[in-house]
Amino acid sequence: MRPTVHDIAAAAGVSLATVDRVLNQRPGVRHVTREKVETAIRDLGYVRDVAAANLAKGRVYPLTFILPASDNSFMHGLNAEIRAAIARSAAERTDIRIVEVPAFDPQALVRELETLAAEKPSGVALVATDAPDVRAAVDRLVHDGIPVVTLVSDLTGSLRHHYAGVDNIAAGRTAARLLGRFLGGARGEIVILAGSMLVRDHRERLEGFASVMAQEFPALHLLPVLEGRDDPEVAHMLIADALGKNDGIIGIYSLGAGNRGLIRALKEKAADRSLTVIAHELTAHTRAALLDGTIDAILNQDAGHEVRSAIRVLKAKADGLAVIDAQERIRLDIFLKDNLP
Amino acid sequence: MRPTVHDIAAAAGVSLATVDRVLNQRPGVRHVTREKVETAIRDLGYVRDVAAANLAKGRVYPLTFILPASDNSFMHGLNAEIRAAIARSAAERTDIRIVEVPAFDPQALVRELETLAAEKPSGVALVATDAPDVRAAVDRLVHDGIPVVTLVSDLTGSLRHHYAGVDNIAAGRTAARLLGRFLGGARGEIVILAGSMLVRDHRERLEGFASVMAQEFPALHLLPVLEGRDDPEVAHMLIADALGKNDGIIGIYSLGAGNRGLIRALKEKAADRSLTVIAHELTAHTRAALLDGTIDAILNQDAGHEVRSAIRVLKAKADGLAVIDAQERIRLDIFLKDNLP
DNA sequence: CCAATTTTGATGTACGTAAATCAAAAAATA
DNA sequence: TATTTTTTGATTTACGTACATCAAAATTGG
Repeated sequence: MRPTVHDIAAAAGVSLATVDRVLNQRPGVRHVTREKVETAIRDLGYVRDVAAANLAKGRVYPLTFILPASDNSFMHGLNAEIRAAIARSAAERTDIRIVEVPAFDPQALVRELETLAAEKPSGVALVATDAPDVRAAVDRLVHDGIPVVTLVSDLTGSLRHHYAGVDNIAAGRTAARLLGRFLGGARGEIVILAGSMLVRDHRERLEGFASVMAQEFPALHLLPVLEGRDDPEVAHMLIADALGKNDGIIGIYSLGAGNRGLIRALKEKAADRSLTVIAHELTAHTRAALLDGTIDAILNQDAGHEVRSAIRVLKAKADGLAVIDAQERIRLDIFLKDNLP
Repeated sequence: MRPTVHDIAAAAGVSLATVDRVLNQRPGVRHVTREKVETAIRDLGYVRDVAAANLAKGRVYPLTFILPASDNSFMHGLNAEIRAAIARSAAERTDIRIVEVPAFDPQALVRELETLAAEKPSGVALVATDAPDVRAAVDRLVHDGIPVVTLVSDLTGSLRHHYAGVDNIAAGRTAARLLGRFLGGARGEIVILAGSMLVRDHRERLEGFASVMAQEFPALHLLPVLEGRDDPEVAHMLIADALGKNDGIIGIYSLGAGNRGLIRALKEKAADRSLTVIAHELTAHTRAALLDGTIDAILNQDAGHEVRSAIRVLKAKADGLAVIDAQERIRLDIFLKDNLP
């Protein structure tokens, strides 16, 4: 049987009340007594029964998710996963709130983070826009003792406790190798379609992609990056235009959202050409395109995993507990038409 | 606030004791009264607080994992993950036991399952050997009300509650497409190295592989399957031999364990040749081979995820609770040298 | 209608922890 | 030493559920 507070009290030769004072850092314990108790805790290997403690405290974990108000499939999916987590709130003792802020707007995000600092939730998860002010606001939250995890897009250099998202440099590198190998030594031009170079995840994917391309596939020439702002209409226009005026194009890497437009352009302009296409994010549209051969591979991050992971980590940090690192690592999923879920 | 037993008692107009009798299916409740209570439960949307219930019951979940006594990296890894779960037992209220049975021996497995039926654990996870007797023994356990999940290798047609492993047909298909695309239209012969055609997961991988190859890559010719019994020595011998006497070989698919031997053979016999190689299971050996270019892609199943998933599912089934399907889906990981964890 | 039986209620204890109160003991200060 | 202050102990209630016991009520059988 694992030891209880009673066992510690007995072992340390103090009363239950004193053990409680030590465990919950309440005042009124002499230094020597506190040490006796802490020694007993260590000797017996006591770990607080979190379930019992939460029961006694009637504890709930108020968590806030801050998302950009973007109208694309990926963000919709992320939203849905958070709502699914909200549906599980009772069993998980969470009280989750979703806050939407304008996309690509650091100041709006900072304002929201400052509001949050006053509310003192048990934890905050945010899709970070990469800006110094945001970093500072996050650091302030952390200094106030509020656990923070970044979601989907990281904020390196900040004090955030954890990042629940994929390694985007690795994602870009993987895309490059897949594309390069699939093209099997052919010579030609590659179109890169991004959302915006203002968001870190897109910059990192591009960086990884370009680096492997340069090193390992010199026969493939990268055209200047197209920025589609994660918007299907813009993406359609850009891709249709590029395919129209350059028939040296043999591959496309779409590293952002808005693939609906890309797919439409491909069907219109390249039904006859044998393009190799790699895109990010598995949605109803990209899935269909993968199955019909319009897209050759999809790189994906599992939004459900990211949300569940963020919640687990925030709860653990709030309680000062350890997490299982391997469980919280968000993998880069690679889907071909054969291994779709 | 979520409703408690007290709320149900009040709503149904009965005493707490009666609610308890209904909830824990104790005798001595008239049919009409039972219905009143059940209606109140439904109306209020009551769900039992599992944490509080477990606390009151002092419940632990005795779980048994049955593994084949195979000496390969994958099984060692699986073992290690279970031991890691054992280390978390206190917090998770589990009491996990590992039982090893001789590999490829259905009768030994059946005997173990029969022993287990008497012990009445809260749940059983097993790496299934595919045989009618095993199926029958599993079905008996399930009939006795013991939750059963298959691990790594499934037992279709049995009554097992869940399968914690990858879709091996999809894995084989994926391997075929990767190999086919990487070879980019070249013509040549493909070596398939399996462990044994007696285990279902290997048969399924082969089936998926052969089917995509036949359909989509007719220029590639599959040589007769080599059975290495998941043994590095045997694998080495078989591959060295094949490469020695057939220089039409341009690709290898290793769908079982024992890749240490495969890698050694490749370094000895094919350092100069440009073979494309796809293997299963990420281990220290295959990882190194992927990084140095000996292997081109590794398909992997995350043993840690499988073990944690099996435990979650067994606990949920023991309590009659729902699981989050997406969370329990074991994905096929595809690793190139760029996205290694 | 009475007795036997079944059903229901009332109540208490337990699980491991949190949190509060009040009294007692010990230490620090005057 | 007397007094104040700090530290410690003892005890109680609570969280939501499980489980047991005994008494009271309702139902059933004869």
